Amino acid sequence: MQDPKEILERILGEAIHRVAPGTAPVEIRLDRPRNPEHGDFACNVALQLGRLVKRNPRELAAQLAEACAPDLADSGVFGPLEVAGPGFLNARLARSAKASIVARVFAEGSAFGHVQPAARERVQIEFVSANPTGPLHVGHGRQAALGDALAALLESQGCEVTREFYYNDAGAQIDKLALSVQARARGSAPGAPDWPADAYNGEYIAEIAADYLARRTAQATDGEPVTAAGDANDLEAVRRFAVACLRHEQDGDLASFGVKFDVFTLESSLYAEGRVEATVRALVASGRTYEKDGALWLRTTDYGDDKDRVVRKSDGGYTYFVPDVAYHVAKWERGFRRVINVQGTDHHSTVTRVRAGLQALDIGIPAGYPDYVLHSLVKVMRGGEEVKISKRAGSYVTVRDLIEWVGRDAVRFFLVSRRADAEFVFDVDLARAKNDENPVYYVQYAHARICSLLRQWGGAPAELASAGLDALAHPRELALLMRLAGWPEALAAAARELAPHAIAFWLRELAGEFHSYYNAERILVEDAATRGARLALCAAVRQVLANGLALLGVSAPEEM
RNA sequence: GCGCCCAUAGCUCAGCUGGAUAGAGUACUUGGCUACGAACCAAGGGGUCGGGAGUUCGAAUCUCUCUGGGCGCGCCA
Repeated sequence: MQDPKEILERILGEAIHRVAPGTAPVEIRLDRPRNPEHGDFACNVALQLGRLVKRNPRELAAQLAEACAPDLADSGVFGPLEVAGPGFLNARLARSAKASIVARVFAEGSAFGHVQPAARERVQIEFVSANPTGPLHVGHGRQAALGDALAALLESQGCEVTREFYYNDAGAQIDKLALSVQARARGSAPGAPDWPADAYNGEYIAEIAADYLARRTAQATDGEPVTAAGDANDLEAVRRFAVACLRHEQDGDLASFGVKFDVFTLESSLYAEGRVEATVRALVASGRTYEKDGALWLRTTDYGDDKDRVVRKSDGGYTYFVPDVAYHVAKWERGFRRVINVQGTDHHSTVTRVRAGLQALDIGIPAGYPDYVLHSLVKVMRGGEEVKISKRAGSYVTVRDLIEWVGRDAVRFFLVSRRADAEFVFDVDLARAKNDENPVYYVQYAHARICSLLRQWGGAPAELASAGLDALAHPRELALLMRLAGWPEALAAAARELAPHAIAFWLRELAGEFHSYYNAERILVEDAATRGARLALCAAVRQVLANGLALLGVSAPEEM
């Protein structure tokens, strides 16, 4: 059966054509009104059109309602349009049409809400991308939850997504890491006279140093095993071992968080493959560079940057900006026409810079490439005080801490439940002390409750698929049906806006409507027809809850 | 100083391609388990949508301005 919304859009479009011919096309938007008195769909097109043709919106709405009447009657799914307020047109869907969503949910199952376009767009999402200089902290956790959910959202819309992690393993931060481990291996410690000035002070540095001296072996998921040389004077060996250890640690954190990457790219590989050199040569060849103060500069101001950027420092080394550009050229050459980088807002200045570098190369990359989703950093409260996230001090809340305290599901749901660009406060004590306050349990509980109902009923799912649904008539039941019908739309909107938090809120609303219904009406009643219809509705709700939780990387427990 | 972002209930946050009476959670008050899971539900109080101006039939939403926060402004990454 055709989507009722599309039917209504078509009928309205044709009516506008007859009532106000020759006017500029007006977008027909059908909203789902919050107030049930306003029907199942509301349209403000008469208000928009009224302004264009300088006519009274209410009169126009009345004419449109009349013009639509025969077609709506023929459709068999809509009652006549009602004119309300300043000129809204409200439509009511027939009960049988509402109930048809249940069959669709059963038929499509875990794919309900998903889109299968003819051509699958390839999208690369880069996220987390932590330096291998320490464990993942809560900010990385937000990025992991956000990036993974974003990837799942785009997959639901038919994109072929590559999840990618970029390691900055070649810069000054790594040198600092190596020096820190070396100092520990030589028996120094923070505060000692021979301790390096801005070393990493965390206790994990000492553990790595001990493992290094003990000649242990470390291995990252996609890396070669690195066996420690045990010689504290061999800085290069210390560096390789420390990086392997920390990558291994981060891999473990990500695994326990349920996030999997398809590709790991190492900054050092961009140098090894000559991509950094090639990028510099191409920039020079573009004629957009100049020498000043012994350094090589790029005129990024030609592309909207507020100052030109150094490409090659006077000491001969490159700034981080060069491998960044080289990396994005590689993404482009790998065939990704759409790339989304998930980063903290503290990196927002790199947006203009990287794009400027890509433009300067003049190799056909569009000006808005790549896309960015910037998220604000997480403020962690504990004991009524803010915990400063400081690698230098070596003490901060890690992803692993959070998972231990409140569980993986709660951490993922919570971290993805906020708009990316809004800063938010993670209250550790609250999450830790009373974990049933977390909204994730509310949604999961709805799922578990329905599973329990189905267990007690004991019938086969196939019986529900063929159950008659005429018994569904309560306002709560009809509201639930409409809610389910809105899932594909909600999913598409969240994907379009790159806004996974919308899914978390939507799921909460669905769960809320279900809990209300459950408390108001008995499901397992004597009458077989009523029982079947209600169980079918509940089973459809369960399916959609499961689909939504899966997108967020949160489990849908059958009991809890 | 310049640039980007943010400001909505006591607290944490939705709502922002302009729409009908601004919503949740939490906290607080009150009620509901001798029927399917009380990790739940029902009811109540709680708001100058940071201030001001503008655009319009209509502004939390768009524009300008002010205030208050965050982040960035390096030949660091």
